[in-house]
Amino acid sequence: MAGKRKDKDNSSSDDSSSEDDIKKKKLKTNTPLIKVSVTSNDNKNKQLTDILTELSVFEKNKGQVHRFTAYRKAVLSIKAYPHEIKSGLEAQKLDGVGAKIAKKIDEILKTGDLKKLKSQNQDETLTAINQLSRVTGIGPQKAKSLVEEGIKTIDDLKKIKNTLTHHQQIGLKYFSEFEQRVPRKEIEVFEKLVSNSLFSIDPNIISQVCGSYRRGLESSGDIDILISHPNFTLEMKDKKKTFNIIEKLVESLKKKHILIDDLSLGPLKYMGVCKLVSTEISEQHIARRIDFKLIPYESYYFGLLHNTGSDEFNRQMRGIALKQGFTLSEYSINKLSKGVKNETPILVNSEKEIFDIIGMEYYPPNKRNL
DNA sequence: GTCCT
DNA sequence: GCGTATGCGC
DNA sequence: AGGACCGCGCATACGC
Repeated sequence: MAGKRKDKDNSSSDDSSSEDDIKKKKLKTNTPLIKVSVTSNDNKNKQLTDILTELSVFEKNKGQVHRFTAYRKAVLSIKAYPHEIKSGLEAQKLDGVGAKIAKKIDEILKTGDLKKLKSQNQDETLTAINQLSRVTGIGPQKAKSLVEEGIKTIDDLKKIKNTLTHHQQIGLKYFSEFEQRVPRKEIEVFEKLVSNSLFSIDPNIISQVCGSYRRGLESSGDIDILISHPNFTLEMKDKKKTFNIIEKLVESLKKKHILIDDLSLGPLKYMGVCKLVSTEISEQHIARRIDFKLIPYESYYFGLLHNTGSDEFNRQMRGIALKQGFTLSEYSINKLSKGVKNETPILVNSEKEIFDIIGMEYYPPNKRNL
């Protein structure tokens, strides 16, 4: 019930002791890639992380994205911390936990609750905004203006459906379905259907389901598929209109009744809605969110790496790249000479080569669940 | 809100 | 009508 | 004290 998407799992990290020098040696989320594979030790501080997560949602819907990510970072750190937190001071040693959150933690530990959260929960405007923002296509701005017009619930939205954008209408139509996670088994079926369509369009097309599915998790928030072709290169990108793989794919899948609605459709990115056709009366499927991205061939493995995540893994890997004198992005890796990035692109033919370049041990996707 | 400079 | 800004999602 | 915190594709709103 947190945000609209994203899946997260836990990991663990080191710990140090001394209570005083909080300032200097935080538990750097830089080091943990050394021992990363622990995938789910149970969170001993669920009460804390639940409350902080609620606060993060309020911040996001107030339009404070950076505060949102700050809270989220703190939550990740705490989830990775293998002990029961007994004081704010103890928590403040974790990366992303500063004085303000430490203070909140003390209050939670002492009273079992947080006044700030309580008052926000009693604020009708804020809770209404949170509610409306659960519809995809409705963000903080739209939610705010709706509430100002007196639209406060999902039911209210249905009454004024015609004034919503197409994206928002689809979000409303599948409101509850989009909050359900997609079982791995189901994604496997979509994967086959999509590959078949792609192969019949052009056998040289390559594709891969990314996200938490690729990391091996048993369920995902949505389905995220990367597509490329040896002839679709960076210099071709300008002529992208003529390279209409996505258009053809969407057309093909609609013919098979796999795609049932669109959110957006361009030459490089598609966002839409898919559903398995139920052949047996026994099994009824529900609508799922699916995205396709067409990536230039030279960028394919960078795109794969980036879109496989997790977000936290990416953050840490980019950090390591930086230490080795490279900037790593979704599209490329570049050597930086005296702080400036050298524009000559480095070509790779696998994800592993990217790890090699920055002198990092290879992490297969299922070890990237940070 | 937290970290870095 | 057309170029640009903004909201949104990821 | 003050800025960075990813930035880009698509749909729509806005301004001329």
